[in-house]
Parts: sequence; C-alpha cells; structure tokens
Amino acid sequence: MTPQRELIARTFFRNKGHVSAEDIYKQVQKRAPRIGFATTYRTMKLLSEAGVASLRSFGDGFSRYEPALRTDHHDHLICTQCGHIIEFEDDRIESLQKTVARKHGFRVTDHKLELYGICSHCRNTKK
Amino acid sequence: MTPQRELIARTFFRNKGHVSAEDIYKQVQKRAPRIGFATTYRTMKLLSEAGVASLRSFGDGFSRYEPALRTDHHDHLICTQCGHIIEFEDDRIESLQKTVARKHGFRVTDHKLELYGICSHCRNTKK
DNA sequence: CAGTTTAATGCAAATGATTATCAATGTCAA
DNA sequence: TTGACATTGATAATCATTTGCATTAAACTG
Repeated sequence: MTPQRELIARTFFRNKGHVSAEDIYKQVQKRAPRIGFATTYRTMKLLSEAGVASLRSFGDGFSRYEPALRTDHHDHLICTQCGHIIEFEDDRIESLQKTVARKHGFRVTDHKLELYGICSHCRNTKK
Repeated sequence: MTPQRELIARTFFRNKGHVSAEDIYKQVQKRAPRIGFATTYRTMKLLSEAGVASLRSFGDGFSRYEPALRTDHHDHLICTQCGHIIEFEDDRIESLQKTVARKHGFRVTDHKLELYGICSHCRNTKK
C-alpha cells in the first residue's frame, strides 16, 4: 500500500459508486497532480481484483467502478435523458432470477439488471 | 440497398444473435473478401438505426448485435467459463421490473438483465 | 546506516475496437 | 453520356485502457 494507492482508494470510496476511471483520475489530480492515469487504472484494477471494487460497464464507452463491500445486491435505474442513475433492490426479482437460472442448469455468480427509461424529473421538465 | 449491405444483413440474420461486428466481418469475408470492415460496421449501425438490429454490450471489450424483430423480450444467461449465452424470458420478472420502476417514478423504455454464472456443461466437465 | 533487491510510479508509446476521412467507384435520372 | 450523389474500401484518426521502461522509493540484509 503506497500513498498514491491510498489516495486513489480513498477518492474512489468517497464517491457514491458508478465512477469511471477517468472521474477518479480527475478527482485525484486535484489533490496530487503528479499521479498519472496509469497508476489510477492500475490501482482500480487492483481494487477490483481484491474484491473491494467491482467493475460494471453500462452501454456508454467506458467502464465504471463501484464499491463491492456492501452485502446487498443492488441494480440500476438509468435515465436516458439526464444520465442519472439510481439504485434499487428487490428480493422478489432476486429470487426469481435464481429460479430461472436453476431451470437452465446455471449456477449464478453475479448478475446485472439495468432498467433504462425517463426519470420523473425529466418527464416533468420536458418540452 | 447495395449488394454488400445485403450480404452483411443476410449474414447477420443467419446467426442466432449476440454477434460482434468482427464476427460478422469474418463471416462476410469468406463470401466476399473485398468487403472491408468499415462497411460492416457502417451497415450494422444502419441496421441498428433502422430498428432491425439492436446493440447490446456485455462486459467484454466489444459490442454485439442481435435481431430486434422479435416481439418477446428476452434476457441473457452468460457462462463466464465458456462464454456460451442462452436466452430466457420470465414474465414475472418483467412485471416486477415495471413495478419497481414505477415506484421510483421511472417510465421504463428498455431493460437489460444478465445473469452471469457457470453453465451445467462447464460444471460437469471441470477438473 | 550503506548497499542491494524489489516493487511501484509516471511518462510515453502501444493496443484494440470503433469511427471518420477521402479518393475511387458505382448508380441513376435527365 | 453526363453529372449529381451515395457507397465503397483502404487508411488514418479516436478514445478508453494497457503496457514498456527508465526512474524513484520503499523494504530487506548484513
């Protein structure tokens, strides 16, 4: 554990998740401009391999990280208008997923559920 | 509609879906080696914009296309070992998704559910 | 401590998927 | 046929991410 890794990790956890490597890099830059993006990427990969961050790629060009410490499984509602992401959790969906997977002989290790749509805010302030 | 576009489209539909642009390019190459990948990418984008193909990006580096003609909504089970992808459909999950989204004030336009795990085949043939 | 091994940094260049550029070619209507 | 216009295909450009490598710093060793 080096100073730069510590700063990067702290910066990462300060966020609410869904952070891109570049986001983290920019934030880190403000505090320590000498840290290169290579180190940021490397550290995020380390955190990811250590199981403390998990990689998630939404449809846009680049990959995002979020803390993997939490025990709850959360999924995402993504507004296609303003890009806002909110998390949700639904045990009934979770258990149905397991059922479906079992039916197909799968042992599920992870899952990803994303609902794309228009959030209430955008719907109200639209045209 | 040009000959190369027709070939690319035909090739695309011959597949079962979840095809990457490069997959299509390679297949097209066998029949018409003079077609460049630029045309393949362009045509796939056209098909996608025309609503006849839909873009889907799983976690791996590149984007996949699948036919969008079907009326049913299907989701994916992805084996993290052999990469095999099978589709499934579950109305109960669908309706729960709508419920959850409504609760958060979202109007859902699309969704994506991916379950990652080990398929039965890989589980049986493993060490 | 001094010296040596080792790992981590940061810059720049490499990568890999995708997109844009552009000259050459094809299409088609007048 | 001629010109207007879209499409092609080869290549160069992009953009996020990786990697190579020389430099620096930390961690042992005696």
